[in-house]
Formats: sequence, structure tokens, C-alpha cells
Amino acid sequence: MQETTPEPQQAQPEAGLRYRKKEAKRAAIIAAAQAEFIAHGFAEARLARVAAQAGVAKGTLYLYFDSKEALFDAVLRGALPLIFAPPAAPDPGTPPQVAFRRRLRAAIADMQASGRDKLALIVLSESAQFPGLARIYLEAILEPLFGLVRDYARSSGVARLEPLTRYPQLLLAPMLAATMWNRLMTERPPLDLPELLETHLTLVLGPPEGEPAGVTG
Amino acid sequence: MQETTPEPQQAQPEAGLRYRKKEAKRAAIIAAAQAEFIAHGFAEARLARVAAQAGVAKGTLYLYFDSKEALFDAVLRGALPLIFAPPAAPDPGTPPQVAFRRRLRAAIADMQASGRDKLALIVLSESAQFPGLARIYLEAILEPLFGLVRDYARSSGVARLEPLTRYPQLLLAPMLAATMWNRLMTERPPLDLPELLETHLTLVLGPPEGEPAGVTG
DNA sequence: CTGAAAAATGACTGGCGGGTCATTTTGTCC
DNA sequence: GGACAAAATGACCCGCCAGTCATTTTTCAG
Repeated sequence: MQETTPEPQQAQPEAGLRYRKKEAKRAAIIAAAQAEFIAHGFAEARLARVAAQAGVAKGTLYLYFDSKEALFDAVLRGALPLIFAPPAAPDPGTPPQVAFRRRLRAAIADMQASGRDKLALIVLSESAQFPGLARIYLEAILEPLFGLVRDYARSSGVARLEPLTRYPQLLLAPMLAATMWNRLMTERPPLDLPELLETHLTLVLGPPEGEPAGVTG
Repeated sequence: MQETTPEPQQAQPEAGLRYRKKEAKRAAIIAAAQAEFIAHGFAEARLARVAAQAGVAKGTLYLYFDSKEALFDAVLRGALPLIFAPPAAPDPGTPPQVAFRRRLRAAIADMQASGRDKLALIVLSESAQFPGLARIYLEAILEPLFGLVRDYARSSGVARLEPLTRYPQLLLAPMLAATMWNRLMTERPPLDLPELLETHLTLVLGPPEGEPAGVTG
């Protein structure tokens, strides 16, 4: 193996074993950190545990991240892009109410399944220390969801729903509250988020597949 | 003042200057601690600041409370009894919808005015460390509120509201979410909690004073 | 006023954990 | 294999802060 790929210059650095190992290690650290932050929150998270879990030494963490905060930031940013996986198919034949509900259900189920809903709580509770993160979270997650709700409320033409264009929070708040509830009340049977969402949507928007009010226009 | 109240035995200890000073100091400490916890959360709260604010030395805190946790506990317990100030008059002539809304409005306004809504957030965010506090909070604050909602939903006889008997959380979640929002999004104009409550109640229960659906029975 | 006990003080400590860096290990190229 | 550098290691450092305790101050009975 003398002159196989003799490119000692910059070239593409994505090839070497070095590079792949680094990437893998970075991923392992972020995964371990995510688990640690979810389990203990920011203040109680221990970098020693993160290192152990990731299978590296504590010092190694600092080759990849400047500080505990930077690591937290990386965990959060790593989670963000996944939160809005595009809904499998736009499916042009689906009526808007159905599509809307499906979209919400998918977003909630997805967040819950991946444990990223817990991250949201951490951002919320530690936001005093990281005002920047709150903004990121708002812009990357909440605003799009609010947009979804607003668009639906507006386009549905149902007068009752007009307040949702002003306060889209109202439709999403129970999901947040229920997530908190489940984190807090570990002794009680946890709330079933999908069912709660369904109940809430029915309460506010009307029954699922029926036509609560004629769609105008 | 020789033989005014010469009772050196145990007697009732509520009289002496000593006792009154102690009580005042205890109250001052709890007040200072409440402000500190609200401003910084549990982890970032500094007992040195609490002591300074209360006008005592740090060591003095430990004459009154065993630990930081015990102090937090005391703050929380001190706030609890106030949260449900009895509504000025039961007013037997008032229709239930009006009384119910009034009661909710009062509870929310009261919590917000006193800053105790922030305490709720702290309990939520630090609950991983203090599972006991979550229980206290649930039992002392949430359960009574849930009871209120359940009773109303049940007694109103409106079929649409049946889900509220199962998930009374749905009606209260927006208040929690809005409180978080206001804490997080300090750059944006804060949500008006009373207005948000009104909007949500209208959305779910129907317009304020009207009769959204015939009360059966 | 006096003495004794209760209350308050604040300099001090212990340990904890985030962050560092001299040393060792590993990957790469010839 | 040898030489070089990149990567990894983990013992160590250091600031911080909850909690302590020997000393001082205050209360109050006699």
C-alpha cells in the first residue's frame, strides 16, 4: 500500500480513519450528553458521567466542546433538525382538518418517542442561564408549530377558532403541560399524550373526522 | 415592670420579646428566600444573598433552617396557604358559570400578582431533585383546582365538556404555559394572562355571560 | 447591675466538579 | 519499522458555596 491515495495536502478530509473515528466519537459524546441532560437536567448533569457513558476520558470532552454549555448547545442543536421530519407525503387529496391533525399527532409522537420532549423542559427550566437557547428553541420549534396552527385556524374559516390565530399557544399548551406532568408525577400513571392531544383537539376543534362546521369558501 | 408576667417556666412562649423577634426574623428570611428563589431558581440561589437581603448573617439561616432544601420547602409551604384565599363571598345568587370563571380569574390574578406563579415553575424545573415537593404542590394546589374544574364540567351538564372531568388539566394548561412563556421570552411583549385566560375559557366553554348550550336537567 | 443563657455572627472548611495539561497512545506516511 | 503528529488520557488544580463553630452580642430574671 504505497501509492494508493497519496494526497497529504488538504484534499477531502472525510476519508481517513482518523476523521471517521472523530465523527463517531463526537456523536457518541452528544448521545451520552443528551441522555445525561435528560436524566438530570443541566445543573445536575455530570461531565464525568457523560465521559464514562461515551467511553472516553473527561479531558476528551474538551477536545470537542469548549464547555458544558457548549455541549448542551450542541445537544440541543443536534436534536432540532429532527423535530420536524417532513410528514411522509403531503397527500394532496386529504382534507385540511385531517392533514392538520395528522401533522400534529406525528410531531408529538415523534418528540415523545425520541425523548426530545424532555429536552424542551430542560431548556425551559434552565432558560434563565441560557437566554440564547430560548430564542433558538422559539424560532426553530415553536414558531413553526404556531404557524401551522395559525394557518389552520385562519384557513378553516370557523369563527370560533379565530382566537387561535392570535394565541396559537392555546392549542399546544396542554402538550407542554402534560409532558411536565409526566416528568413530575412519576408515582402516578402517566398521561397518555396522544390520547390527551386527541381529547383536546376534539374539545377545541370538534370531532375528528366529522365536519364540525361547514368550511366556508 | 417587676411582676407583670413572671412565668419563667414553659407557659405559653408566644409572649416574650425573644419569641416575637424570632418570628419576625423567620418571616424576613422566608421572604428574602422567596425573592431569591424566584429570581434565580434553586440551583443558582445563593444563601449569602438571602442572608444579606434578610439582614442577618449567613450562619443565622441555619438556626432557623437545616439546609437550603429545608428553606426552599419552607418558602413553598409558606406560599401554599395563600394561593386559595377564599373567594370574598360565595354569593348564592350567582349562576355557576359566572362563579366558576370568577373563581378561576381570582386565583390566576392572585398568583400572578404575588409572583408565586414563578415558584410553580421552580418546583417544576427542580422537581427531579425534590420529588416530595412535587407531591406537595400537586396536592395543595393542583388537586383543588382540578376539583373545581371537574365539579363545574360535571354539574354544567354540557356534553361537550365531559372530557374536562377526565382531564381537568386541559383547562389550566395554558396558564402554566403562558407563565413559562413570559419567563422565557423576556424580549417579546409578555402575554396578558387574564386576557389569555378569558380567551381560552371562551374558546372551550363558550362566551362569558351568555348561555353557550342549554343546561340540561 | 450582674450573670447566665439564648441568639447572632462571619471567618473558615470541605468537597465537589468544571476545566487544564504534561504524558501516553494511536493513526499515518515513507 | 521508524518518525511524526494528532488524539486521548486522567491526575491534578482551583474557585465556589453550602454548611460549621468558636466568639461576640443581646435579652432578661433576680
